[in-house]
Amino acid sequence: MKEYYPKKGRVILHVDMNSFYASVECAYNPLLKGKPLAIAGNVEERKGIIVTCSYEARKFGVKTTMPLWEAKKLCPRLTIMPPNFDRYRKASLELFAILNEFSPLVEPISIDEGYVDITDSYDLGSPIHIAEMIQKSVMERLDLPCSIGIAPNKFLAKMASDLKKPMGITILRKRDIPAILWPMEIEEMHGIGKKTGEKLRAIGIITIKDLARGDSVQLKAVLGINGKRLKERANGEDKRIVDPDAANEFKSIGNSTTLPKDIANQQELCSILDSLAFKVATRMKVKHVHALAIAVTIRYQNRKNNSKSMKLINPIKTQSELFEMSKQLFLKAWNGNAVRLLGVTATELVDNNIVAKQLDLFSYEKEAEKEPLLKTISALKEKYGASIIENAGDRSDWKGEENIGTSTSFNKDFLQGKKFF
DNA sequence: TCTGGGGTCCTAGGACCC
DNA sequence: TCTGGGGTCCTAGGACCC
Repeated sequence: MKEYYPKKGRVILHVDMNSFYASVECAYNPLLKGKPLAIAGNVEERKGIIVTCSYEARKFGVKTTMPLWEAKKLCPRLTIMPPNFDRYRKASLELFAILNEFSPLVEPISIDEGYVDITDSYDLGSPIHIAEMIQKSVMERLDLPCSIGIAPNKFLAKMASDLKKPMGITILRKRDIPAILWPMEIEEMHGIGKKTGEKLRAIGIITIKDLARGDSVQLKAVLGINGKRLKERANGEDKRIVDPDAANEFKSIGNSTTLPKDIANQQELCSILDSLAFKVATRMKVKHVHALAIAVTIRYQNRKNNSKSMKLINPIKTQSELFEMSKQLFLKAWNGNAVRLLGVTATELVDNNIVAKQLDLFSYEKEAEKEPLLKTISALKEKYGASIIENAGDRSDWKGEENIGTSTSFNKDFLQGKKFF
């Protein structure tokens, strides 16, 4: 077993739940098992698209994002259920708890997939044995199917888990790349969608092998930095680590809604903004964050998104603050036409603790108006540690009000909550 | 019949600074 | 007369993923 683990290499699993929402519903109500089942939004409110569907439904050609009427046409006996997110969140938490039994290095990627670095879990058995135990545990304890990819890095593990569904376990070693990965068409590669696929085809790159052998200069010209990265991936290179903390470092919280019908009335639109602000504020409260920037998204009848965003001088968190700011942005961005979708997103999120300390800094700066600045700075350093202040020496020209309350005086790591909390 | 909602990351142009 | 060369920050929008 030992020789399975070259000292330098890692062993990464990608665990991918099979048609997750539909499977959770089947686990909850076993009478649904074996039937073509789809989870979809409300067709009366124009939200009738397929979110997920069971494998039985897929046999009829039903696919994710397909409009409901089209799915019904393909499969008249399709059972349709609205999404039940609380149920899915609960199942997700249980899934990741199981994964954590096999390694502390678990990185959730979304509600239904994640990476597990099992390099140091060799006392539990071989990688394939561990994958089998995970698959079995998830099935026995949650009644949910999953597919698992085993590989030396994240990209290959992700590609591997896609190769056998449902309930597959697939090993993808570096040496398997030419035989397994390279014959595939580029659109099947994770990270390549419709647009990138078209651009690559336009320069004669059809398969993953073509990409792996592609001309770096040409790829850079067509795709920018992404071209370099995709070529590396096509060659099986990916240095990203499995980071258990990544899921906690969220960068934005937003809510959007497609309106039941297009609306051009300003008051109605503002009241929808207010309800979106409420949703965002509620989620921000749970996550203990303030926002230092905000964005509003408007989609018109042509389905093109328009957005307007701004940085804020003071961090905000309440529904009324979010509403006021998003209303301002909306009124600047809105062209008066009927609106199909509205969205409010809070970005540049800052932990509440840090906001409290910024307010503290504010009071110190007030002191600085009376006392020599360097004395104030040294008092701050004593309180929070030297590294929270950047360029303190350059700040001797501070004159008070203008810079007070801005975040630029803080170390970036401090702002992101690293090292200090 | 007509295409959701939650995100992340990247790019490009303009403002501004030295 | 005919205008540098960095660099960073901000904003808008696009591509992609689940």
